This record gives sequence, C-alpha cells and structure tokens, in this order.
Amino acid sequence: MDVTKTTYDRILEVSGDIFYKKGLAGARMQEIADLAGINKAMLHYYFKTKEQLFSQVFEKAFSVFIGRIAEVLKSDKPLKEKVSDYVDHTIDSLKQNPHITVFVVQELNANPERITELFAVKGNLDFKLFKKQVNKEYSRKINAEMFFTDIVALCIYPFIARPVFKRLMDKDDPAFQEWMEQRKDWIKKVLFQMI
Amino acid sequence: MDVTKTTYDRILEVSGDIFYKKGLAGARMQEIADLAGINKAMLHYYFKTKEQLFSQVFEKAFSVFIGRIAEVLKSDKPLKEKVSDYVDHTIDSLKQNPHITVFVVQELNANPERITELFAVKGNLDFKLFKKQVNKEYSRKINAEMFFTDIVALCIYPFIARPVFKRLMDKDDPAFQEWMEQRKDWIKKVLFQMI
DNA sequence: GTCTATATTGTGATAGAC
DNA sequence: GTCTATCACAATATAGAC
Repeated sequence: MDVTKTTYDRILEVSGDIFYKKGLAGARMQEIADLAGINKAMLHYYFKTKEQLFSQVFEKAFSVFIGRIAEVLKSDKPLKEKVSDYVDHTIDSLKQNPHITVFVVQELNANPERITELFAVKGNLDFKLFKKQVNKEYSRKINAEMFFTDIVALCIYPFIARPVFKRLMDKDDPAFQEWMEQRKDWIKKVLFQMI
Repeated sequence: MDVTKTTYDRILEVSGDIFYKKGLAGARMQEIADLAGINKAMLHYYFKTKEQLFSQVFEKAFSVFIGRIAEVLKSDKPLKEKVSDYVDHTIDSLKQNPHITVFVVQELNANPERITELFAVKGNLDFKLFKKQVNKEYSRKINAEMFFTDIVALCIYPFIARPVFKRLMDKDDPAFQEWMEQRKDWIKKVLFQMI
C-alpha cells in the first residue's frame, strides 16, 4: 500500500482493479476497502455510493478507450501517420491495462444508455471528418467505415480475447506482451497494403 | 411466452437473454423466473442453484464461440475455403445473438480458470495444425498466429463494440445487420490479399 | 478522518401445503 | 409440478463515538 498517495487516490486505483475484473454488480465494497487499507465506513465517507464510485472509474476508463479514437478522427495529419499513431498508442496503453477493454465493453452492453451520456460529454467525436479524409486522400478506393473498423478491431481484439489467445498459442504474460509489441508492425503492414 | 416449449427449455432460453446482458453477478433469479412465466421456487426446482443454471448457459454460449474456431483449425479444406467458411458462419451466427460475444469474453476474464476446464472438455483445439497448413500452403510467407488473430478479430470485434459503432456511424439495428452482411466480403478481401 | 456497531434491504434458496 | 411463505445471509449504507 502506497502511503505517499492520498486515501482518495488509493480508493480510485484499487477500485479500477476490482471493477475491471468483476464489473459493477460483481464488485464488493468490502473488497475495495480491504485493498485500499481502510474499512467500509471510510469508503462511504469518500464515495457516498457504490454507483458513484463506479461512475468515476468508468468514465476514466472510457476516456482511455475513446480518447485515442477521438485523436485519430480529429487530427489533421495524413492518414498513414494517423493510423500508425493510433496503433502504437492504443497497444502501448492496453499493454498496461488489458482488462480495461472487457470492462468498458461489458458495461456498455449492460447499460447502453451510458454511451449517449458519455458521447455528449466527451463530444468531439465526428466520424464524418475521417470519412472525408479517407475519400480525399484515396479517392474513394476504400470504404472508410470498414477501414476504420479494421483499425480498431486489429488492435483491441487481442486484448479482449487474451485468455483464449494465451491458451491457444501457449503464451504466458511476458510472451503475450512481447507478441503484441511485434503485432504493431504486422497490423500496420495489413492496413497499409489496403490503401 | 411460448407454451409449446417445456418449462425447462424456456428457462434456459430466457436465462441466456438475462445472463448475456448482465453477467452472472448482475442477473437476478427473480427476473429470470418472471421472464419464464414461473416463480422463483419453480426455477430452483429445475436448477438447484444460480451457478448451475449459469454454467449450462455459459457452456452452450462458449461452444458457439469456440466451435467455429475448432472447425477452422481441424478441417482439411484449403486455407482460403476455411477462412471463407469461418467468416460467413461466424457473422451469421453472431447476427442472431450479438450479446453472446461480450458475455463469453467477460466471464472468461472474470474467471479465467473456466477456460482450462472448457478447453479440456471441448478439446480438439489444436493451433499447431493450422500453423502447419499455413506454412505449407504459403511457404512461410505469412505469420500464422498473426493471420489467425486477424481473421477472428475482424469478424467478432464489430459485435463486441456494437453500441459504439452504431452510435459513431449512426446505424440502427437493421442497418447494423445489413452492414455486417456487407462486411463479410470486405473481410475476405482484406484477408485474401495477405496470402 | 477514522472507527465499531447496526440498520436495512435485496436476493438466493428452502419448507411444506396442494 | 406448482405455489405461498419464509429463512438466512450477504452487502450497501448510515449512526454516532472518538
């Protein structure tokens, strides 16, 4: 337990660990309190309700998830550079925190209303701009929606199905990490040969 | 409520709907009973515990998920044909039941031990065979592990992030279904240009 | 801010009549 | 097989002393 951090920060940190793995319904306030080195009463002192604590954790996680996408959609770099940045940043970020993928996706399915809420707040997510750029730079040779989906899928899916891949390809954690590092270049090769 | 089916079957059916969306911890026996048109006592009469009911639902879902993969890995068709079959069957199947993706993946992350259990039962999942075939037909031109990951990712990920895509690309349910239908050919094009 | 003790509610599961 | 009533416990949340 890191005593240099405030109790508040420690709660948020360990809450992530718990919620990522168990979701809102599966998480236990007791377990969070234990991990944070406090008791339940203290926990409720900092965060009135479980739902409230969860919201904070979720919004932060969702930002990570959607933040990279927003960057790709917005920036005015040439397409290839954008794609390359997205692949590198996304994989680097998810290597630190693989569970975040399933967490966000699970919560979005259990509670699809949240997405409207969050898009409204985070905003700045405009797919039409990306579409225009693709059509402009590559004169309608490729379908922007499909291409965009490919970019995201190739990067994120391995983290989502990580237990299956680890088992199927007989990789432990360090091997998986290294494999994802190599996958960056593979993904770029796949994507770039399409444009 | 379909009276031609047995109570047992109805329970399994509605349990799927609930568990898929809410997971093991989030599901309520009361809600399942209501949807099945019975009461909680009846539900426990057919399935002693929630965990037991869940296991049945999960194993069935996991079979759908891993079944297609097993086929691809095992069959002795030429690679292109295998891939084409996998894409068509997987997307057809997930169009019927998009929630199953997140469900399986969530449970596998919350409870990774389950995967060993299930691989043991379902067995017949040998990646090495696929690897050999790829190397044989395409003389080591491509990385079998990466290629395999791409196949699965391109098909499954859109269903996993469905709420986000629907929102981002402004598609309602029928539009999403139609879009996934078109995506079959797109995915094959992407994959085939790699080999 | 931190604790112990307790209130309160929700939920899985069972007893037992019909 | 089906129901009503109820148990037993787990988990969120709060009261109130220090």
